[in-house]
Order: sequence, then structure tokens, then C-alpha cells
Amino acid sequence: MTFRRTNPLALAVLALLSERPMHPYEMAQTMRERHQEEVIKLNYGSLYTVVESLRRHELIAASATQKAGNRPERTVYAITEAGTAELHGWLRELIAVPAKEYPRFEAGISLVGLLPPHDALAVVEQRLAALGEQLTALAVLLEKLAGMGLPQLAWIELDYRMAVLRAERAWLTWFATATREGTVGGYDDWEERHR
Amino acid sequence: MTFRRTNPLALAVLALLSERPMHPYEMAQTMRERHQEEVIKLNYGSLYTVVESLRRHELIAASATQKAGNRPERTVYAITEAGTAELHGWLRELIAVPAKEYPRFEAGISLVGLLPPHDALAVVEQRLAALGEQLTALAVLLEKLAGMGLPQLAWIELDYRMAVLRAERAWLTWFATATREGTVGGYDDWEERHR
DNA sequence: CACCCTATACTCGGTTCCGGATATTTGGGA
DNA sequence: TCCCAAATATCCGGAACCGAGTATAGGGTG
Repeated sequence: MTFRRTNPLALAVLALLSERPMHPYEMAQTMRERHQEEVIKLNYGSLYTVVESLRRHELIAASATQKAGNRPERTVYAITEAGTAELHGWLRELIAVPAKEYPRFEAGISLVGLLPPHDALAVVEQRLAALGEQLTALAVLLEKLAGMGLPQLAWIELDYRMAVLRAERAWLTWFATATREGTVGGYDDWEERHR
Repeated sequence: MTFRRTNPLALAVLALLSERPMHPYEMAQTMRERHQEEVIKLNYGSLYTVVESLRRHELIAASATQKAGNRPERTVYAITEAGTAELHGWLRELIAVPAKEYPRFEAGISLVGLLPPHDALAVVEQRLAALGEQLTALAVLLEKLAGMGLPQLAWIELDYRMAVLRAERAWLTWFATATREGTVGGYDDWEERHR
């Protein structure tokens, strides 16, 4: 059975172990500290499932079971050679090949015609406000990270997200205006259906 | 137990049943015809699970079991009043509140420093090419739909996706240049680590 | 020094998801 | 008329996922 590149949490595990051996709980802590959990969903339940799956595929291996102090016993894992290869291959694939994803907003906006135009406008404006807040929060964070002397490469994904958020906001602004003024194609029919 | 708005396929089911009663297989066909499966992931296995879950929560109800011709028996479902309310509420939420999502590309690009700069540049350029193709394909499709006389509101989500894709491409173009010329912040260290 | 709160380190059970099977029927050509 | 491919309609078993629970230890407080 070959390893399937589904859960990105497995990628995070490989990336962390490529620095040094760790036990699962430590991985979680490190992800927290580095704000990695903003980019890769972290869930304790999944973490242990994922680690076990990586071990079964021999991409990582248990390197020791410590019993520091009198804490519950814990297993430290290390990356294998196959694991390093998998890490690099997966990374290449993630960047090179656009994955087919299903953003929830696309699902929502595709059915916006089911809401009366007036309500639709209201929720779009709510989203605009929320996006605005996210953008300023991001800008503040970027400022702070740059100020701390961290190199841009260390927070490159935030830079990317900022660009995408700006585009979203621009589109939404257009859509809100077009709805308000009734200039979006098919508006008359839309209006009529909701009476 | 209250209904959890996880799988958007359930939203599609509610939306379809808000038009008229259908049996599951017919829902799938209709989604195909309308290219809805581009926006909402459709999987036969999940479809029946989701329909059963909606029925348990009384958002839809079995309205008849036909046996047309001699086909295997099939159950036709209709939306309930609670279902209609759920559909509208969910729709509002999807549009108004930006969901925390985890795009795979963000995960990938956040770890790009693990690849040697030269390789990173290569995969980024591959993605740029792929994005270019997606964009022209989208443009062709939009042209076609507009030509068929469909109102803009019927393909509003494609309009949105186009805007986002353009922003992605612009950002990637910048990143490729900055990598090629070594002007991305932290480049020297990056170079050095891979020797 | 008794107490409690938080941090540590998992574990577990129920739900959800999904990729194939499975079983029947219709339509169309040889 | 017979046969096969495609369409119809659903089901199933295993994998993955996730939230909540458990159990111990250290550290601060009155």
C-alpha cells in the first residue's frame, strides 16, 4: 500500500522531523510557536493517526522511548531517507500543480440567487467588513515580523495570502456595487423571483 | 443532535430540492449538467450518506418510493420547511463569514525554503504555466456562457474565481522574479543552506 | 503543606468520507 | 432476437477524522 498525500499535517510532521527527532506532542508545540497551525490544520486526534500512518509507511521511525521525570512514556520519532524523499517530492507537487479545491465561498456565491437581492447585498457587505479586518490584522502582523528582523522567506505565505485577500475584496466591492445598482447581469429576473 | 454544516454537498442537495423533489441519482445528474460539481465536490458514496443525514435531521423527507419500469426501487425526497430555513441560513453564513480554510498551496509555499532555490524556481514556473492554462480555459468558458445568453448571475462564481486566479498569477510572477534575481528577503541564507 | 490550576502527553469512540463493488435495465447494433 | 455497453441506483467496508476525555506532574498560593 503506497502512501497517499492527503492530510497536510503529515507534511508538517515530515518538515519538523527533517530538523531533528521529536515526539508528537513536541511537534504540536513547535507548530504552535511558529504559527504554523495558521497554515496547516492541527488537531491532536489527527496528529497521532498521521504519525502512526507515516510510521507504517516507514517514512519515519521510532528512535527512542524516553521516560523523563515521571511523565507518561513518550515515543520520539526520526525521519527516514524515504521520508526525506517524500517530503521533497510532496513539496514540489504542492507548489507545481494547482490542486482542485472547493472554497466554501464559491459554493455560497454560486447559489446567491436563492436569496433576495436585498439580503444578498447585506451579507456581502458583512463579508467585506470582515475581510477588511483580516487585512489590517495581517498588515500589522507583517509589520511586526519584519520589525523582529525575520527574513521575508520565513513568512512568505502571509505575503501570498495578503495578495489573494486584496483581490477578493476588490471583487466583492465590485459585486456589491453591481447588486446595489442593479447592473449585475440577470438582475431584473432576480428581483422578480423574490416577490 | 443539531445539524452540522460541514459537507457543502448537503447544501447542494437542499438547493436542488428547493426546486422540486428528486431521488439521489437524479440530484447527481442535475449537478453534472449544470457544472455544479466544479464548485461543490460530488461523490456518489458521500451523496447517500449526506441525504441520509439530512433525513435524520428532518431537513428533507422521503416523499415517495417509485418503482418506474422495473428499475431498482428509488426514494424521492422533498425539502421540509426546516430544510428551507437551513438552506437560507447556511447560505447567508457562507457568504457573510469568511471561513478559515487551509489551501494546500499555502502549506507548500510556507515550506519552500526546504527546497534549493533553483528547484523552487523551477516548480514555481511550472505552476505559473498551469495557472495560465486555467485562466485561458476559464476565459473561453465565460465567453461561451455569455454567448449562450445565460445571465451573469448564473456563473457569478466563475467570475470570482477568475479574479482570484489573476491575483495568484500576479503574486507568483513577482515571487519568481524575486527568486531568480535573489532579491527575496533572506535569499543569501537560503542559498547557503543548500550547499 | 494541602490544594488547585495549568501543562503535558496521549487515547478512544463515534461520525464522516470515499472508492469501488453490485445489481438491474434500457437502447442499439449485428 | 440476442448480446453487450452504457446508464441507473444504491450499498458497503475500511480508512480518516475529530472532539472530548483521561491521567499524571509541576508550580504557584494561601
